[in-house]
Amino acid sequence: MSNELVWDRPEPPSKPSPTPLSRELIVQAAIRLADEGGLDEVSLRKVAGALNAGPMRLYGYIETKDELLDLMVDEIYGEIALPEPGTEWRAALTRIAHGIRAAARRHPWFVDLLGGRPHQGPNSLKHIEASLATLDGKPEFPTIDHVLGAVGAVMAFVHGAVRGEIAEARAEQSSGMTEEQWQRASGPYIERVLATGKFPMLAKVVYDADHTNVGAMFDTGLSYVLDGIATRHTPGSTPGGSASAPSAPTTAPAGR
Amino acid sequence: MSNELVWDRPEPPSKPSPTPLSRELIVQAAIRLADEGGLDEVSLRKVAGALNAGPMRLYGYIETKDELLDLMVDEIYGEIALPEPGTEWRAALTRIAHGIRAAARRHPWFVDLLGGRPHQGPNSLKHIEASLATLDGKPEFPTIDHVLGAVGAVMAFVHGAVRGEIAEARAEQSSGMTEEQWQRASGPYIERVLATGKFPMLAKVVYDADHTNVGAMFDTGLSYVLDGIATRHTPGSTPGGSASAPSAPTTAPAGR
DNA sequence: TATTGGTCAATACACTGTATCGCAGACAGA
DNA sequence: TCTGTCTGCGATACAGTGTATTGACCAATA
Repeated sequence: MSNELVWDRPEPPSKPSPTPLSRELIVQAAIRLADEGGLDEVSLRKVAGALNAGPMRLYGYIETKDELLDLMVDEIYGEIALPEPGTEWRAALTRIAHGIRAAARRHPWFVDLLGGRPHQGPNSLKHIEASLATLDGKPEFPTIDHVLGAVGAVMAFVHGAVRGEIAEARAEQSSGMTEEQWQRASGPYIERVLATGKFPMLAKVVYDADHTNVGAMFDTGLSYVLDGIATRHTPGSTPGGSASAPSAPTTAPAGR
Repeated sequence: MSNELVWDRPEPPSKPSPTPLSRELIVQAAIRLADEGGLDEVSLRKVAGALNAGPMRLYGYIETKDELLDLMVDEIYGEIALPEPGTEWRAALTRIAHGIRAAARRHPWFVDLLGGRPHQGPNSLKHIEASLATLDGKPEFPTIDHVLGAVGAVMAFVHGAVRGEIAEARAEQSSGMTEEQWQRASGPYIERVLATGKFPMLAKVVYDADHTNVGAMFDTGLSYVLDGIATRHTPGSTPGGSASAPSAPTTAPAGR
């Protein structure tokens, strides 16, 4: 509503106060709390408490709690290494994807905020810029729309995959020991459901599938996306089965 | 912690109470509130109020608020039409993807819950089962791991894409009129940032890219994923550039 | 020296999810 | 019909949340 973002406002000068404070310190304290106990542990009172300050003190540096969350997200984006310019595009996008995944594993709360609202902090912008620059100038991606479509697809996959992976890991370890299958984790309910025989595919997944290397699944999915982009934009290749142009896209109604 | 899920427990018999209540009624009231005002509007007090009941009344049908959210998610999964068995797999997956997207547009709060925790309700399970069955028996997907990899990739993309799309739409309309570009929406901040010239790709995206049809972007991304799956599993095709097997996957450390 | 302006802690408010408690009414047995 | 017990529900209560307001202090300015 107020069109001013956090990054618009200067920090207040650090007066000689009981403990000198800064946006950076606040964000770091918040991140530490979130790393230890999840996003629930990030309350303004607790963050302030970790800095030996009253809750209201933070409002000198932050206008709302959501701003703090935005700052946290941006800080994490800053941690993600970007590929050097000139890297081949598949390798570059792969590197970025792995960077996001690694960051999410270090800071599981990251996925709760990822994609929840647009990220407009400086590090986020740098990140997006670098991702887009990855495809700039390549003959396979003549227009900005081609670039955006490809990068957008990769990012959508990465966000979804990482979110799902973290969610599953969290659910597993929240329900007791880290069993190697979520059947054990979610208790007899799933077993009973599977015993009805109405979910043969799910049963196969639970009992027969290989649950050991989630990382490999991530890489497989990423390869799918990258392959799809490559074959689509490699001149002379007409890939895909019958439904290359999806039938009856749900786009027409309520388009916006 | 308590290994009993909602779907484990029977509903209490509907006694002749002030207003007869049921899990179904509660969930529907909650969904109505969420549709109108977002997830913030779903508090136990408000849901109960919408049913002319005290907040504590709900605890006869629900053990915790998270359970209510799970029930809401499962209800939406129930709304999503599934392809008839026998549909060609690309068409089937496309149909499911569009179904999820359409549901998310009807119920924007759906994306806030999507993938946040494993969905184990009956409708969710039916949904996953059907998605997996889509690829069952096809020679291109000999093992359950092939099936799971492909379906997982599609779902990851769909979740990420839909989430991003809804988030952007929400951000746009929350900051005043629905401008056609988010530059206007997020105010002068972005313009000033772009004016620095340090983000040429972003500037191109904002000023030159086609922001009118998000549906087309979704379909494009989806095609990428499907194409990737198809070419990967079409015997005799060795697609992709140099980084077909991603280098130095970040999987090795902290594997779990 | 008097005044002003800004920083910060304390208080307060509306709201959240949920534990506890006591009541009212339904039903079982005598 | 009377009496117990049992159950479902409302009221109350509690700890916690984000944030608006207030008032005190303290530095710099007039």
